[in-house]
Amino acid sequence: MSAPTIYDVAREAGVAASTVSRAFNNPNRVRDSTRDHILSVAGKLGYQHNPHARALLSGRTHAIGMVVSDITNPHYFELIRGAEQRVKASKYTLVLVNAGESPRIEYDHIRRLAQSVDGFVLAASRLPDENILEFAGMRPLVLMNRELPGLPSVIVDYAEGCRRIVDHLASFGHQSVVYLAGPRNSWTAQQRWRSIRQACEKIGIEAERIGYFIPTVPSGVAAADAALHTDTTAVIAHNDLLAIGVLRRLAERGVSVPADMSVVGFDNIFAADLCTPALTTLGGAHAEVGGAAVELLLDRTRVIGAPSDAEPHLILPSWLHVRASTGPASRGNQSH
Amino acid sequence: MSAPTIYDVAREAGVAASTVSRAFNNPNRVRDSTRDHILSVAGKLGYQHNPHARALLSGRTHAIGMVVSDITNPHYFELIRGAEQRVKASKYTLVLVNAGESPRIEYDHIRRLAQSVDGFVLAASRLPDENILEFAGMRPLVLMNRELPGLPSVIVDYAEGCRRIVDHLASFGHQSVVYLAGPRNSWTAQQRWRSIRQACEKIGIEAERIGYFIPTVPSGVAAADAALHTDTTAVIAHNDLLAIGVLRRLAERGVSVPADMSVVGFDNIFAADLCTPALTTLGGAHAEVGGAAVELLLDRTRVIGAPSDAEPHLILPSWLHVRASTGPASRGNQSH
DNA sequence: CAACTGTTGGCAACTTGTTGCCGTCGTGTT
DNA sequence: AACACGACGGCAACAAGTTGCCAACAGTTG
Repeated sequence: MSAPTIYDVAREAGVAASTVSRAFNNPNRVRDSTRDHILSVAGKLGYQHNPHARALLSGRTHAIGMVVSDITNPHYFELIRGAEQRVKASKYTLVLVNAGESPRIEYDHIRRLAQSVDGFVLAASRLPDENILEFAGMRPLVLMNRELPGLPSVIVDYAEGCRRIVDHLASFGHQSVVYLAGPRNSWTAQQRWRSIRQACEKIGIEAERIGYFIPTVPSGVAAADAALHTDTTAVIAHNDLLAIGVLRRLAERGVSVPADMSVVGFDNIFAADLCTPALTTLGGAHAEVGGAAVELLLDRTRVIGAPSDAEPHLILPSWLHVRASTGPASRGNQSH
Repeated sequence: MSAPTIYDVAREAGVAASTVSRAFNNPNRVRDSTRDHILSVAGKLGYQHNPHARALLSGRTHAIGMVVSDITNPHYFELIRGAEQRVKASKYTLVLVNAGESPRIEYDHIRRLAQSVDGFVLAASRLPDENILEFAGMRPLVLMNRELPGLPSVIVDYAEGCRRIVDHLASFGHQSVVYLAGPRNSWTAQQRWRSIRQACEKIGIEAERIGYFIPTVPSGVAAADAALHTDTTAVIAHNDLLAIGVLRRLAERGVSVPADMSVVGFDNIFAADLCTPALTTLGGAHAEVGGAAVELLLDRTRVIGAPSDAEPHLILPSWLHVRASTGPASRGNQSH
C-alpha cells in the first residue's frame, strides 16, 4: 500500500537496512555485487527515498529555493531558465517561490522554506540587508542582481549599461534625462540611478530621478504624467514593463515618441520588440546570471562554512538594444 | 548553535516534550496556563517547527505543489496569481515547478515532489492519463485546463469560446479556418480542435488542423509558413505566443493582416494588445481557475479519500477580445 | 599455522516531533 | 468519607532513514 522503505528492500534483498542505506549513499562501503543486488531489488519494489527522513538527520534536502520578487515580470524568465538549466545537471530540485513584490511575503516564504532547502538564490530581493544576512546565517545563499558585502552575488553590468544608455541619448543631443525609478527597496533601482547620475555628470547633462514606481505597465500612467511635468526630452524607465506603460500613456496624451520624447527601458523583455514604437532597452546575459548563481550556490552547499571573506561577485555583460523609441532631442518642448 | 527543538523548550519550561508538542497541536489537551508558559518559552528561544520531523510522522507538509508546463508562458501568470491568492489565505505554501514543456521533466519533478507536498495542482499537464492517475493515487490532485474522468478539474470554457471565435470569423465572411495546433499531448489542443471543427461543421465552413507546434513565438515561423500553403483566409493559433510569431512571419512575407489573413489567438496575454496589429484573442477567467483549483485541492487534503465518483468539474467563462488582427475575408488569395 | 590487515555487513543509537496509553491529582457526587 | 470521573502530563514507541562501532571473514605475511 504505502511506499516501500529501506526495511522492505532490506528484507527482500536479505541484508540489513544499514546496508541498503550505504548502497545508496556510500557506494564503496559495500561490495559491488551486493550493491547491484540491492539496487535491483529496490528498483523492482519501486523504492524511493523519503526526503523527510533523510533531511531529518542529514539536514540536506537536495532542493534549492529560488525566490523571485515578481514571477509575472518577464525579466525573470531568463534568470529562471538559466537557473533551471544548471540545476538540471545536478541532483537537486529547484523550487520557485514568488514574493509578488511584497517584502513581507518574501520574508515569510524564505523563513518557511529555510529548513526545507539546502540553499537559496534570491533574484532581485526586496528585503532589507539585515533580513538577508539573517537568512544567510541559516543557509547558503547567493544573490542575483543585488550586492551585499560578504555574500556571493551575480549581477548584470548595469553600471556600464547605464553609461551606454546615457551616451546613446547624449549622442542624440538630449540635454537632460529623467530616471523613472523602481521600488524604493530595489537594489537595482539604487544602482541604476547612481550610475545614470554619474554618467550624466561626466558628460555634463542634467539627471533627475522621479518617484518610486512599482515596475508594472499600469504604473506607467503615473510615471509618464510625472515625466511630462519636467521639461526633459528623454526618460529612462526602471524596466520594460514600466517603459511600455509610459509609451502607452504618452500615446494617450498625444506626445509622440521619439519625436517629442525618447524612452528607454531595461531587461529587453520579449514585448519590448512588439510595442509601438519598439523599445530601446538594455539587455543582458540574464540566463547566464541564473546559471552562475546556481553554480555558486551548489559550490557552497558542498563545502560548508567557508567564512564569507572573499565571496565572489560576478558581473556579467549587458548590451543596449537600440530600437525606435529613442531619437534626436526636440527643441523647445515646453508645452504639455 | 543549531535550532532549538521541543526538547530544549521542554527542559526550559520544566515539562515533557510531549506536552510541548500538544501545546502546539492539540491546545485543549493542556491547561491554558501551562500552554501559555510553553508558548512564551518557545517564543523566547525562537523555536520553530522542524518541517521534516513533522512530515516524517504525520505525512503532512503544509505545502502544495503547482506544476506548470511552461512558466515562461504568460498565460500561466493569472493562473499562478489566482492560486497564490487563494493559498495565502490558508496555512499552506505554494511551491511552483516548471516542466518546460517536457513531459519527462514534468514526470520526474512530480515524482520527486510527491512526498514533499500535501497535494498538487497541475496546470495544463502534458502527461499521459496513466501518469496522472498514478500520481492521483499518491496525493490529492486537481487539474487545471485538462479533464480526466474521476479527477477534479477546473477549466476555461474553450468549447463555447471556440464557437465564438468561429462565429466571429464566419461573420466576416471567412469560408475556412486553419487551426495551428498546440503540442500533441496537450489536452487543450485536442479540445480546441474538436470544438473548432464542430463549430465549423455546424455553420458549414471548412476546418483544417495543421501540425503540432510548441506554442512559442519562434514556432510561429513554421506555423505561418504551413498556413500559407493552404488557401485559408483565417488562422486560429493555439495560443497568443504562437499567434504573435505567426503575425511576425506573415509581416516578413508581406502578407498583410487582417486584409489577406485573419489571425486569432488564445489566452489574451499582455503582449496581445501590444503587437501590431493587436491580436484578437480568447481570454478567460484565468485567475479564478487558479483560485478554484487550489480551493478544491485544499478541500481534498482535509477530508481524505472520498472516492472519486462525482468529482467536481468546474467550467469558468471565456470571452473574445476582438482587436485588429481579424477582419473581412479577402477574395481569391490564391497567390502566395 | 598464527598473527595481522582490510573489506564487508549488522547492531543500535540517533535525528525531531507525534500519539496511544497510563498514572496522578483534584473535584464532585452520594 | 469513599468512590468515580475527567483533566492533565509523562513514558515510550514510532516514523524512515544515517552512521559509529564492532564482529566476522578472507586474504596475506612471517
